[in-house]
Amino acid sequence: MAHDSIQLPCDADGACMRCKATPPTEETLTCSMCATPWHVACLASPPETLVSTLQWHCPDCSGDPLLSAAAVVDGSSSELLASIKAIEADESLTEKEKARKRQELVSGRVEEDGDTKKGKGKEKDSSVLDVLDSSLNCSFCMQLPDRPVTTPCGHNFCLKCFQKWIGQGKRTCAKCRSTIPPKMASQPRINSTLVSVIRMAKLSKSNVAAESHKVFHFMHNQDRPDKAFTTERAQKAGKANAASGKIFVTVPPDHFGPITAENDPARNQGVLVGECWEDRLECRQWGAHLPHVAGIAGQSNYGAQSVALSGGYEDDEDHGEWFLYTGSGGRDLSGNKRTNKEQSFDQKFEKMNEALRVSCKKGYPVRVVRSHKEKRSSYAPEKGVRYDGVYRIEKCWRKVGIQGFKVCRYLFVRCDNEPAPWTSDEHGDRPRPLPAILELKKAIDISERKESPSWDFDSSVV
DNA sequence: GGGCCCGCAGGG
DNA sequence: CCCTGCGGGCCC
Repeated sequence: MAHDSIQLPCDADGACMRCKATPPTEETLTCSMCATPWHVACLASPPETLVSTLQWHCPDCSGDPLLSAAAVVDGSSSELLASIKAIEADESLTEKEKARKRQELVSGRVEEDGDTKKGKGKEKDSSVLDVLDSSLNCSFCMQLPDRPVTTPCGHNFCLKCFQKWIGQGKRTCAKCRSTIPPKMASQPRINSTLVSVIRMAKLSKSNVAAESHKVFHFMHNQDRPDKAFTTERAQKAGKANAASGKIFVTVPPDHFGPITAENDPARNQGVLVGECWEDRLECRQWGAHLPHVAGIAGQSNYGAQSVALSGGYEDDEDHGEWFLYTGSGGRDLSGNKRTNKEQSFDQKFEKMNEALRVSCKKGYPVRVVRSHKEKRSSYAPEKGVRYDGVYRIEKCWRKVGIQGFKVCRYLFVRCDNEPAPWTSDEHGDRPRPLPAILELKKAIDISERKESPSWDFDSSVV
């Protein structure tokens, strides 16, 4: 039974779209994330306490907490990560051996063949996740940390849990009571090394548990021609209906982050920031952004690998080092339409939009390409498509777009170690400093209010 | 320049 | 399988 299958908010006139009544304000609840009013009586599970009412997330936005704006991410590497990468790259090892070596590395000990397990006989596989569980867990929620931050004393917390702690005025480590430096309290940085380690460890667990369980199949198109080509079926001329040519890089389609030299057998240099291609098909061949038409590459239960900026959404803003991006969907693509600029229904955090939200939550890096079609941006290439490096999604939310329907919104902030492609042109000859988070919040506040009076930024920030 | 249409690629 | 998708060429 699905008695709660249909959950609808109030419409623009304040009428509940479910019972059609127009409830007085005191009988509505406003989502703290998307600022949409909902009729309390029609909610499947209304909040029970005052506090939960104040921080209430509507059915569209709930599922998990959204992220407060914060935290520029540190891009430093570590020996541990380098070692794991070395194992990954070792062609003499099987997947199983790689998994074992990763485990040994992270656990700091060598597994013996038989039983090294601490009694209890729960599961006999001692996976690296178990080790992570005991040593790296967030001391607040006792889970592997989301968007982990690490104190100087070496303890890890979810960004959100940490900020909550700081928000309560605490300035000592919740685990060992060491002092937390003011800088970290005011601007915690996501430990991107730990993000990678946790992700690899999870991969390793799935390798051990289900060896041949390939979540995402690899495209076997290494044998295709060097350039995009026209198939028998695609009888129209040119690249309009072309199929992709060979993929030159060896990263799997679900690879996050930069494409490095070891995955570039053709040139042995990797995909460099600033690299340009003729069009999206050629861009695809170098793995920077695989979809031919779609703007987001990702999987809703996994994360997003890349996005393309092409000026397709008018509310988007491009500031180079950071930009506001709109999710996909909400458009009527029936018939033969592929791109229809008109919104005709709300976007939700599902499919590709959810993939971006996962990347936001986990702190995964997202590759960004810009297209010459991004006419309203001074950061767009003159022609073709350009790889602009790696960004992180600092925040995501929903708002009513300029066309009157809800859209998913994302704040991307550049976090690449290489200078951006535009640093030597009219934008100045040195990298622009990352804007302070407060400045960003202000900028978004202004722009989102300007476009959508119903959007209340302040109440959306936890 | 804008509308229109097409097949491909991939998620689900 | 079906549906979606910030391409791209052509026709007017």
